[in-house]
Amino acid sequence: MDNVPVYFHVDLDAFYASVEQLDNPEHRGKPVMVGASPGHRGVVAACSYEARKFGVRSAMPVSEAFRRCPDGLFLPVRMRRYAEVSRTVMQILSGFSPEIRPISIDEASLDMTGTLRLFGPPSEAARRLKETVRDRTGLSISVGIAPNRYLAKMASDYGKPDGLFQVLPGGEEAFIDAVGLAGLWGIGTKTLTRLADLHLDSLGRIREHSEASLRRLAGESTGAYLYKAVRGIDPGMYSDTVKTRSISNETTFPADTDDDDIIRLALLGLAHEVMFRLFDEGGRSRTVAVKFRYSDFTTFSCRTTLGHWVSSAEELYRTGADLLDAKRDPGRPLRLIGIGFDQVETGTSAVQSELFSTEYDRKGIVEKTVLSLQKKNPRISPVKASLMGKARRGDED
DNA sequence: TCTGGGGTCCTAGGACCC
DNA sequence: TCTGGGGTCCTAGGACCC
Repeated sequence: MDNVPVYFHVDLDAFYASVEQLDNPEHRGKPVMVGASPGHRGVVAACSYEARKFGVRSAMPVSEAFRRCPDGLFLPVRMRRYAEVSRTVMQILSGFSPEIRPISIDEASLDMTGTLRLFGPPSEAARRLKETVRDRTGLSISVGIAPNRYLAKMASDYGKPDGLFQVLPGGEEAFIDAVGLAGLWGIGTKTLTRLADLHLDSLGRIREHSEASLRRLAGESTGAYLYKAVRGIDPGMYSDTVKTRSISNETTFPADTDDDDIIRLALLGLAHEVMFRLFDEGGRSRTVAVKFRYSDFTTFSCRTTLGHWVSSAEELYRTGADLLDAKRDPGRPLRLIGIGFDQVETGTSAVQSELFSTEYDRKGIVEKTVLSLQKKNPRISPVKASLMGKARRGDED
């Protein structure tokens, strides 16, 4: 009995907006939207339930949100603060299960199997969990309980905000029926359209097919995924092993631009941010990727794998700039530019093998020093100064 | 007032080797 | 001269999620 698998999925309600209301009591009970400010390019990252009454949703363009809710509060994203609150919540969650997997800043999956004697039946444990989080942080969470992570995730969406929903063993398929095909995690609009073209437009139709048949029709991966998902079997949504890692930063220009200086300056700044993140995590990578987007939203990316680890922001920038030059249409204005690493390796013993110390290696050492200075005093920003000089010099070095 | 930013995973095709 | 697979590494692009 105690070995029946039980998973919790915990989701913080309207997280960024809730933190803003928590920190600023005068914002409570009001429509709060966190994201870009009106008049700027961007979307709503999160909005309070008061804002949702006006039809505002997350990922909605801020311009649209402003049209729907002109008297609402539009607040900037304070990521550092949300990360701090998130850590506190994750701490609380780990008091309820030794096996907690943070999924994102505002979600976690908990294996609660075998905790009956400790916390009582799952629904009782979930109530205590909600209470504890509310008492200690002032935030409300939604909890989904189910025999696997996949169902628990969808159950946490059921009855939001402040939700608590349990899928009992044996009730898996009935729950999937209640969620509906379009509500399944991992099935987006494109896939729905594709499935409709294949006459797989309902849960019932999909259940009529064998797994082999679905693999043939919808492709190996999607077919296997569907076969399990429609039966309430976990299709492996949170794989235990992450195969590759990426680190990237990108930015959308305030206005589209074909100005090489502006584009290069942006790329250089992003390269520094990315490289510092890599240093900070103690990772390494040989694969540099750039991404760019034109005014019409068409997006391109290209990457290259070097024969050695990238050792400095300078080298990252230079490699990315070459990729960009080779691919981009010069006079065509860009909307977005991004740069990053793919195939990042972490947790490897600092194999910096400085056998062939290059100019880039030496610059990397300087950059690491700057990073450690910045970490001690976040207010100093020597990078900016170096960027300005760089921008004026342009291409000459 | 169109459409952020940071990710993961999958597919498909080419190069190259055995 | 003509030929089959399997495996691995790499790149570009797309779907999806928070």
